[in-house]
Amino acid sequence: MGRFYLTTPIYYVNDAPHVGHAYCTVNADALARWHRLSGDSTKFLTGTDEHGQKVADAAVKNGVDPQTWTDQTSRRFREAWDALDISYDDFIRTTEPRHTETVQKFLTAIYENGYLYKDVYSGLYCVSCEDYFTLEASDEGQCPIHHRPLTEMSEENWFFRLSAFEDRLLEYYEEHPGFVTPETKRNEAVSFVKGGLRDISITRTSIDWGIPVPWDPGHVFYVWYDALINYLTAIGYGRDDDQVEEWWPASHHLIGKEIIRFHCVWWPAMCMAAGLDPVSHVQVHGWLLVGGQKLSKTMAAEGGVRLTDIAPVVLTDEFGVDPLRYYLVRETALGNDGEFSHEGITARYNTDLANNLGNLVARVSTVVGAKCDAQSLIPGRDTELRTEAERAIDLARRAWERFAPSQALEATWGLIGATNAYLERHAPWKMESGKELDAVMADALESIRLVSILISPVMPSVAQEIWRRLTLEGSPTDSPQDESLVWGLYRARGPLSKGEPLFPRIRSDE
RNA sequence: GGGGCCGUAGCUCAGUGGUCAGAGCAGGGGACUCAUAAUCCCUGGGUCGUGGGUUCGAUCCCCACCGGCCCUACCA
Repeated sequence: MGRFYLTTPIYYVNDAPHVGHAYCTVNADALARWHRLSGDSTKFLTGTDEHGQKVADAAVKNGVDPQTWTDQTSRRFREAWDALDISYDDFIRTTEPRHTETVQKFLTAIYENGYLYKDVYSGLYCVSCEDYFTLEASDEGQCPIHHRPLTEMSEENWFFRLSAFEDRLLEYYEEHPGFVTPETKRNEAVSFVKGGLRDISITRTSIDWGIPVPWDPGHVFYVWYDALINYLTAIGYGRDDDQVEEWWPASHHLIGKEIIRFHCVWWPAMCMAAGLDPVSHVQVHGWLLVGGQKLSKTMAAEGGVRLTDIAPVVLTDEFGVDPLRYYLVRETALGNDGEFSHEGITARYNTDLANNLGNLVARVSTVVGAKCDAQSLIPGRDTELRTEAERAIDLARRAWERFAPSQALEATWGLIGATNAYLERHAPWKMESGKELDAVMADALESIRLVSILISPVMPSVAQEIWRRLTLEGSPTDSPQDESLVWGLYRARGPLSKGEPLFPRIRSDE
């Protein structure tokens, strides 16, 4: 039994929660649930990022103060996650006092270690981006994104000596080959460091919606610099050091590929500067694409897919919570991009859920209910399905351990398929009632019991419902998986009945 | 401009320096009838983006190009 500390990024409150956020959060939730099921002491953290100029502006526009504004917008994320059955242990907001305290302690440590210095930051500013570019980063003096002329501006800032960490970061990568997975993403981070690091400006004087710099009033920390530290806030850095000892650095961040730089370069350097070991593992995931394009507000503005059409709640209304969770976890391997489409989710629903899993439960329930004696339903010791089950369990366990939840599901569906095939071979519907029939069906029931445990991190409600239909007591997650994912434990507590279809087929004939 | 990723069957995606390159779905044929017209078995189909190079041999390594995309100081 180990410890498992897993985080999602904290989401920027100005966004409305959409499928992209849900993709990351649901996958993280499944991982957290698997580790709880494995008996690990688990802490699963998500939250919202609430500082910065854009938030302050949005508050003004809506006629409220920033805190009131973020209270409202942060709540949308919490509601979305509750609706998706996300089992977060902590929901952090960067406007909480505990975060201010940790950020100030952490950055003071960096300051005292000599990695911060004050300088005038002058650069080329793009009004549209609200951001600075260096001459090299610009397109011959034009904004590379908006293709508009950049204007020269300057501001006095505190700088973080990121450039001092090139060698140490490369060394860290060298010594911790599993620091960033998958490997292609690790290579990206390494080549970025090898390309040379500049110091970064980490404070602003032009805005005040942020965390004050304790040793220099009038400055607030730049949002990204404050946001990353949330991972430490939640485990009590600077407030409860024993807790930090427990959870850090053996921790995992699940992030999207666009923020590799912050998590795999800035963040470990910040930790080193503060005298703390960097997080041990960053798992990078790709994006869900719609028609080959990233899910973004820009697309909505351009008349592409409207984000509101693919808000999580729209999909849960149509498909249900667990089927959406299944799709988000199953469809693409973490680390790769994947295509998101209505046709795709419908196909997954009908084939994997309705035809394979739902129908299996239905056909077994019917035969058992009609022809079997509950008391003699005891799985065989050495039977063909046992081999299949043990193989699937082994594959699934290893997949979860390497952050490959989609493969864990793939292995599980291998067992579902094997069970359907097994039924075809034995054709229990042709058999007379008796011991032989009971033996065949007990193996099928045992297989379904194991499936319900295997799917529980992804479809907790469905797993519970299957468990109930099998007449089992409690829930599939009551025992650690190394005790429950063992062939032969099924015992019926009474007669089985068929029940309504778990996943009514979806017709798309209009 | 600089850095990086991707381009494999109709579709969505796996995959490896070397026996006939894989899965699911879709398509075709058959079986079965317990089941949500579900299930099971068999099956067709790919110049592994293009052009070079390294190699005894490359889809997988290197280079160029074409196409798609990302990062370049606050969109998972």
